[in-house]
This record gives sequence, structure tokens and C-alpha cells, in this order.
Amino acid sequence: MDATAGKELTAVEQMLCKAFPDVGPFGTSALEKALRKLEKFELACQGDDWADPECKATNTEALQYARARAVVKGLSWSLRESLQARGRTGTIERLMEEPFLGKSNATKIVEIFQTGTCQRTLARFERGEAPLDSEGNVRMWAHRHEHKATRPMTDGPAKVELSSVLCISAMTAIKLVHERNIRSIAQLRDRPEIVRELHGGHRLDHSLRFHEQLQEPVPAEDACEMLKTVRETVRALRVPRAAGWHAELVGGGRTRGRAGHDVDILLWHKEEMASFLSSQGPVFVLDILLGVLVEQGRVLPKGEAYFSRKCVASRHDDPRPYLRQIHMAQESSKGFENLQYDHHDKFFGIWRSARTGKLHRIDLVVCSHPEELPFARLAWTGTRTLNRLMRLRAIDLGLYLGAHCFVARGDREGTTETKVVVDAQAGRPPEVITLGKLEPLPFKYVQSEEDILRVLACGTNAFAKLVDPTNRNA
DNA sequence: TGGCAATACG
DNA sequence: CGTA
DNA sequence: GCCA
Repeated sequence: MDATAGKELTAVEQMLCKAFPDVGPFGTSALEKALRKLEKFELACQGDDWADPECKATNTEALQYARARAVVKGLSWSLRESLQARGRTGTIERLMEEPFLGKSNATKIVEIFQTGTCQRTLARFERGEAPLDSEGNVRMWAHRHEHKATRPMTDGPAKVELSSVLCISAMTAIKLVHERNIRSIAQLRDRPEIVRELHGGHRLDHSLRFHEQLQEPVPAEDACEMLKTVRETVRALRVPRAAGWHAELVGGGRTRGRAGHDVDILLWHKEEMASFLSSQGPVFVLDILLGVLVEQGRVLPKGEAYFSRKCVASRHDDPRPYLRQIHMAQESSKGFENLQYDHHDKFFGIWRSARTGKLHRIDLVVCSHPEELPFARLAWTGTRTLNRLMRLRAIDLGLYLGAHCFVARGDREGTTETKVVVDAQAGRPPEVITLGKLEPLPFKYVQSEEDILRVLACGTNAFAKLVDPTNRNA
């Protein structure tokens, strides 16, 4: 029996029941692009979520646009046909039956679909003006806190352009516009003394210099070459069972079947961890791999370009931090926020094509423990919006979902126990696992992305469309 | 009607 | 504050 | 915008 039978689905459940193809059948790509632009304007003008430590507010507008775009991608009916058959009002009503769309966003979607823009938000953002709220008032300040507002909603195009530079965040772009009157990348390039003040060092200098190249889509030929080179290089390393290392595309390369401006590669091994112990201490496969790739001239070195490596030694404290009894027993007001989780070793850097000499962003992620592979795959395949939806769903079930495992939050009223339905297929008795506070769900129940999605669907196949990564472009 | 909006690391 |  |  369906675990959700007898009650209405939550908005998050409705979303996860959908498929999000890269290109849908109903001609909504211009609408999706407009909603993406609105999200980017909101992020660039307000700062990303939690960007201001003094004012911990969610960027609700950006979140709404991201969700609205996902809803449009997941629509199983045609806006065009609905507008013909039911008219504007009928279509708005139908949109309001979709998750996360109220009257305001439904109306906006119809306006953008019919006219290509939205007069009170998108058109104003594009002219560098502050948008209007649903009552027609100018939304001059982020977070609606007029008295301590430091972030005007004007100059959207300048802020979007500046924050697209690697190493320049939304908050830095906002300061450049309003404190230094810098309104484009070209203007920033003409002011080396201001660039120096940003303290980005050689990484920022390099990002600015090669910005256009780094924004270009990576040609399929180069993406293939990157994957092949990484795979062959890791398999030739002097590490335990080197031939057992795998390299696969995640990110846009997996959800869309083609790379965007970067290439995301996940490295994993059936038996080995991301690092091993030598007499000198832990050795990271990623470090050795990067050493070779830098030497071969494929990856730009730390002293030359953007280069961010994150490895952790605590992996070899046995057992893992999040499996330690001491952590499960630890109670704190902050819940599991104080937990030190292990993490996958990562590299964010610049690749130089052997074919064209052009530079491209590359992300390498090394799955830290073999059994965490499905969680690493799911998280690093994304998209960002889909990750947020899946993690919201996990919260609904009393679970934490990260890139490593499920952990019981144990923060519900009255009990610290969390019941997890790992299987509720028709014709079988449901299998329910009971977890204590901060106890991880044993990996034997989650051996694939499909298993994770089934747990999120309370043991059913309600979210099975998302098993295919090309349906994950939310 | 008010709390909540994903989660992580250097 | 930067990145995913 | 959703939900207890």
C-alpha cells in the first residue's frame, strides 16, 4: 500500500514526483530562461542566502524563482494549449494548482510566457531599476528592512556581470557597484588598484584575465578528453589497486548530457577510500593525481590560477566521525550542526585543453568511502534546486540528507526515535528501520541513487522518474 | 498566524 | 567570504 | 509559498 495514500501530497512530494528534462515538450525554454534571469538578479542584488551574517534571511525571491523554473520544467501540460482552451484566468488558476505557485508567481509566469518579459520585475531589473512588489511599490531594498538596508535592488545587470567572475561573490559585486562605482568587468579591469583591494591575489587576476574563456561552454570533445585523461591518469598512479578507480561525469555533464562552462568529474573505487595511510601519514589520491595533471600541463598550478583543494585527514580515524558512538550520544542545542562530518576530497580549478589551449573550469570530487558513492553521485549530479528539494523531503521524514548518508535528526517532539520506511512495495510487508538520534541509516539499505529516492518516497517508487539523471534538470 | 525555507568545506 |  |  502506498505510504502516502489517504492524504494529499505535500508540495515537495509533488515536485519529486515530476520529471525535469533538459528540454521539455511544451516550448517553455524562453520562460525558463527568464525565470533563471530573475533568480540571478535577486541573488546578485540581495546576496546569496545567508550572505549577510548580521541579517540571516533566506533570499526568498531567488528561491521562489528557482522553484518556479523547476515547476515549469516539470509541467505535464502545455501552457500554450491551456491559454487557448481556458484563457488567461483559467491558466493562472491551473498554475496555482502546481506546487509552490501562488497567484503572484502564476500570473508572472503567464505574463512572461505571453510577452517574453515581466514589466514589474524582469524588465525593470534589465534596465538597472529596482523591481516592483506585488502591490506596485518599488522594492528598493533587499530583505525589506529599510532602516538598515545596505543593499539597493538597483543596478542588477552590473551586479550580475561582476559576480559572474570567479572569486567575485555577489556581496563583493554589490560593494564594487555602490562603493567604487564599478559597473562592468571592463571598468574593473581598468582599475588594478581596486582589484588589488579585493584581496583575491593572483587567482582573481587570472580569473579576470581569462573570464570570457572560462564562461564559454566546454566543447564536447574537450569534456570527453578531460574525463579520459583524468581516468587514465588516476589508473596509472602508484596507489593501492589503482586500476580499480573510475571517473564519471556528474553535474550538467550527467543531467544534460553535455558540459556547461565547467566539467564535474566524480572519482570512485569499489574497495578503496579516497586516501590511504603511509608511514608518513595519510596520502590523498587527489593530491597525487593533481601532481601529475599539473606536471603534464593540463591543470594550472596553485600559484598561477584559481586552485582550491579540500582534503581531510580525519578519514583514517576509525570509525568515521559520523559513525562514532560518541557523536550519536552527544546532545547539543544545535543538534547535528556540531558534528564533524567526513567529506569527499575536492578540487576546483582550471584545465588547459591540450587540443585548443583554451582554459575551462574543472571540478574533481573523490568519493571518500566506497559505500557513500550513491550519495556522492546524487549530491554532485544535482541540480542545486533538486538537492534542496530532496533535502527538504528528508527533513519531512526526520532525516538529514547530505553527500554521504542519511542521518536521523532525532529532533522531533516527544521521541528521539526515527522510523524509516526503506521498502513498501506492493505485495510485500513494509520494511521499517528505527534509528536513534543522529544514527546513520545503514548503507545496506541505500546502495544506489534509486534506493535513496525510494527511501525519500517512504519505500515506494513515487519518485522513480528521477532515477534517470536526464530527468534531474530541476 | 508564525516558523521555515539545503548542506557542506577551506 | 569564497566555492560546490 | 507551505504547513502545523
